[in-house]
Amino acid sequence: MTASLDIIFSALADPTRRAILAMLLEDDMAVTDVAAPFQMSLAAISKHLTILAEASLITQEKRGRINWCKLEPDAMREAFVWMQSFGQFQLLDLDAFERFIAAELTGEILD
Amino acid sequence: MTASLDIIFSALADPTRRAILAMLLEDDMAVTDVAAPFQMSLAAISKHLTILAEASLITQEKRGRINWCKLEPDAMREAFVWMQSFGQFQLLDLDAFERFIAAELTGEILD
DNA sequence: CGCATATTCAACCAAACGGTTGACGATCCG
DNA sequence: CGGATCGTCAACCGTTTGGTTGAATATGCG
Repeated sequence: MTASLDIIFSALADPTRRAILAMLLEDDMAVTDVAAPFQMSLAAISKHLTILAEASLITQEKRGRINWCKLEPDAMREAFVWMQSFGQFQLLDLDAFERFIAAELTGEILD
Repeated sequence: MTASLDIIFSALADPTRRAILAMLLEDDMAVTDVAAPFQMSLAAISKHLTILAEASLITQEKRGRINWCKLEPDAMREAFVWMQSFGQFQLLDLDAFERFIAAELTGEILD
């Protein structure tokens, strides 16, 4: 269940949270290990993780004492898809693009 | 001059502001016309537009009484690019794709 | 000029945010 | 058992956010 764009974007709006997501790109991590590089308290990081989890950007799974944090790309994809409407970076219409290249190439070859 | 990801993402985190951006996809608009579909006051919309402008997601250009609002896709692209690091939804490498299609087509033609 | 239109400014408000500290509940381990 | 580790909860605090209203500032126009 992915969250709303409101929740996703506001979760992404904080640099600490973006840094956490980048760390989780490497591997799943325990809360304490996530917190290690930051100056702020463990409780603050725990809150950030809750916000990321509410945005479905991560999931948390408790095994023993350890609460494992795992990156969950689906929510980000949702935001990504919304953004595609804007500007020059739409996903390509591959078929159209292929026809275009084909026409271009055929022209060159026939020259 | 594009703004920081903090500013861009938090600008995108509000549904009113995302709706405004979607409207500006159609065409440039005056502040009053942007405000028309919304329940809230004109002043509130004016503030939202300021936030969008500070995020470089739009530009505003005053001509006479009218303050024209224009979508500015570069800032969104910045956020878009940041997101590419996460998950399976990277943009295509257009050059590589073109080479691929070219090779494919050339093959067909030489057959 | 004088009025209407377009937009921002300023003050205010309640709610949310991002952080702190200290206490608490689980779990592991000697 | 008892101590250490992992993590969250609760209360608190200052700042930011998203909205309001009313006044102020341009600009256009008859």
